[in-house]
Amino acid sequence: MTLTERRAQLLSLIISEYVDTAMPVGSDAIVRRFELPFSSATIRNEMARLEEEGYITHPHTSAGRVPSDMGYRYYVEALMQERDLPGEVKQTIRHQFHQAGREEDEWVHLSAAVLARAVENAAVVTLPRTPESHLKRLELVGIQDGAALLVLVLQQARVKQQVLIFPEPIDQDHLTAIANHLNAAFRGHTADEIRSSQAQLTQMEWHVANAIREIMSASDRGGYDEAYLEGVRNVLQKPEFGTSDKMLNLLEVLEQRNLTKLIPFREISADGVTVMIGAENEEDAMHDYSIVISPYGVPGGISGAMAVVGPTRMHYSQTISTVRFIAGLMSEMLATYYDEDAPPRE
Amino acid sequence: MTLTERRAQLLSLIISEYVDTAMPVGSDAIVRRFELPFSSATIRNEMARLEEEGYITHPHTSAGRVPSDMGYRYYVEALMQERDLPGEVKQTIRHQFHQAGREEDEWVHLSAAVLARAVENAAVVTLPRTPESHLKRLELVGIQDGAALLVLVLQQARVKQQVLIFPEPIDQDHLTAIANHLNAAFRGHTADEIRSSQAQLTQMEWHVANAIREIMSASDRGGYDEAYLEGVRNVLQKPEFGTSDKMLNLLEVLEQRNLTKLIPFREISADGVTVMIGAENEEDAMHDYSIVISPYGVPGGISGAMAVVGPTRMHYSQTISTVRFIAGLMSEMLATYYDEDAPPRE
DNA sequence: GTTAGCACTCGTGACTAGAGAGTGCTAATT
DNA sequence: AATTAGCACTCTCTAGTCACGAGTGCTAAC
Repeated sequence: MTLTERRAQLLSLIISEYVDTAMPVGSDAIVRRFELPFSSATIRNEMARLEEEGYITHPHTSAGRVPSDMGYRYYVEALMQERDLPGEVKQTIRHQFHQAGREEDEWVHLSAAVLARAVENAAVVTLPRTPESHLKRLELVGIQDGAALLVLVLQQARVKQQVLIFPEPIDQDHLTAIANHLNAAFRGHTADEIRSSQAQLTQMEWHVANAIREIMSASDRGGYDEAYLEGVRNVLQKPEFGTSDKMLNLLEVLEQRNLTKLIPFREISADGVTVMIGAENEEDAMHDYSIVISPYGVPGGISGAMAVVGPTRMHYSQTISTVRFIAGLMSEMLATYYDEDAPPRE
Repeated sequence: MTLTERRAQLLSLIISEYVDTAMPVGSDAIVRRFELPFSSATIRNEMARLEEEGYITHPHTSAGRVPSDMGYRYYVEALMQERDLPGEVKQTIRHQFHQAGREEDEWVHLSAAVLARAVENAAVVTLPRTPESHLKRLELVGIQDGAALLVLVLQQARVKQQVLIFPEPIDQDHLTAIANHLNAAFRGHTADEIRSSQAQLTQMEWHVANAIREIMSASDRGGYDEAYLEGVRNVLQKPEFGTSDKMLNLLEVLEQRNLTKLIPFREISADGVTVMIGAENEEDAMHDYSIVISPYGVPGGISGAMAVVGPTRMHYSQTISTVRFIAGLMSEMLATYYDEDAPPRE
């Protein structure tokens, strides 16, 4: 079903007004505010139709109108025009990004903070994951008798570490020998390949290889599970959280950090921005919130996702542009540093 | 000035009652609650004296009494008896700890979460720092032409990484040669020693050495600056945050993450638990909160600090015991894995 | 199709009165 | 001298009332 031109216009005005003020908008208010060439009575009639069709609702009889999820959806699909971000905003964001160091975690954390600030809502950014881990190099460094630090370098500059305990004392020369042998045997291999490898290994080497396999599997399984959340306070400041129990509700939902349950990072389209409005979210706890998600990363290679979370009453157009822009920036940065060819096999 | 036996008892009761109920305690209420062998009038007289001396105050004329910072201080110093934690609580905490992986960050994060849960307040745990970084080993792994991943292993199983960009393409053999040379030259050295080293370095090697020095210096400077904060919601749930603006205040203070400004990690006594009550805190923003801090780690070696933050109305005795216990656990774990001798120099 | 007019509905904020909890003081009791 | 009973007083909190205003829906006229 499509709306008449005028009703579409009206819906657009209602949304824009409501997004700004957070108060139900009345027929009179909107006529005065936008100097419409109709009387409030006409608008009332049109509003009644819009409500009938489900685009807006009524908190109670004598209150103004509030957009419904369906109203927002129609707005996002058909009415809203996505404008490019103003140059100075882009410039500011770029500038903030340049404060990042060179560690991947830092980028991700920073991008969440920058995104949250830019859209004045909460932002979640997952660590990027690679399709499948390949071992580039490993290193064993003795810590004390019977303990060593295992350092793995995976492709695309991922570093993993773990302390290993050996059943008996072992010196650095022995450790180095093990590392050399395993480097030769497993270079460029995946966790699966290490498991099914036919290489001849000593007891000690087998112990290490086992640890390697586990770390790599965990890394492959993990991926999206780690994420940075920033800007919760932005959301909490919004007028919809007048009472403190509502604030606690949201905190409860978010603090358990099951972010990846709340936000369907996996189900988003491969590129472009996806918007989930209110009850469109799978999770009940998110029914009063909207989520704007975008993947980022290198096509076919390392990739992650970022999302903005806020009340359904949000500036969709601006939020979408900002997410798109920052996801683009992150992709660029990843590409610059990690643009590897297929994993080496020699 | 020391209190009469009875007034001390009374103060103790007032505090225990107020800590439980969060409501100003009146003379009548306390007589009934604890079945005191005096009338409420007597208690009123004693309360008046306690107030004169500054141990308790009055929110308004016709309200009950509330402990002042000074009252809590006296309680902590003289009245409170620190009991050992019940065995089953210790067991629970130990159990939670065993879920940790072997990465240091993970331990620290987990300990903050466990502590926060145990004391039902917010907890902050800093990453442990070592007195001064010594290089154990470095590794250079090529990522693409002109870029390599530099991995540093410092003493006590600290691993640092950074992507290095070279002005010209460079192959893995060359990288390995550089790494070997620098390993030989700098093994066991500190940042300062690397700076003033007389070793003969090529242009490329110098480039890498420079990066190493910077990473190590940053690590030495850093230390306490990184910390995990957990359990903010515990604090926010307390009845003193009835209005949402108070919640926002606290969030504002905490979210800027200048935790190390708010919490004087550096000024605490070398061992044992320190308590800062209300206005005793340097930071104005912390004047309504108390902080219970303890260092953890290996004497003279790797060490960090952990703190509990909550309203001045807190269970001091239980909180202190818990902090002491968890700091002890962390110290044990660090000792087990990182009990190295003096840094190697060969 | 549009508009003016009007009765009706609710939420909001201001005000008030009364209950309840607590204090501080005084005078009587132990 | 310490304790207690009694009492007037203070202050907060809650529920109730009321008027206001923003908004609606409907009808009849333009």
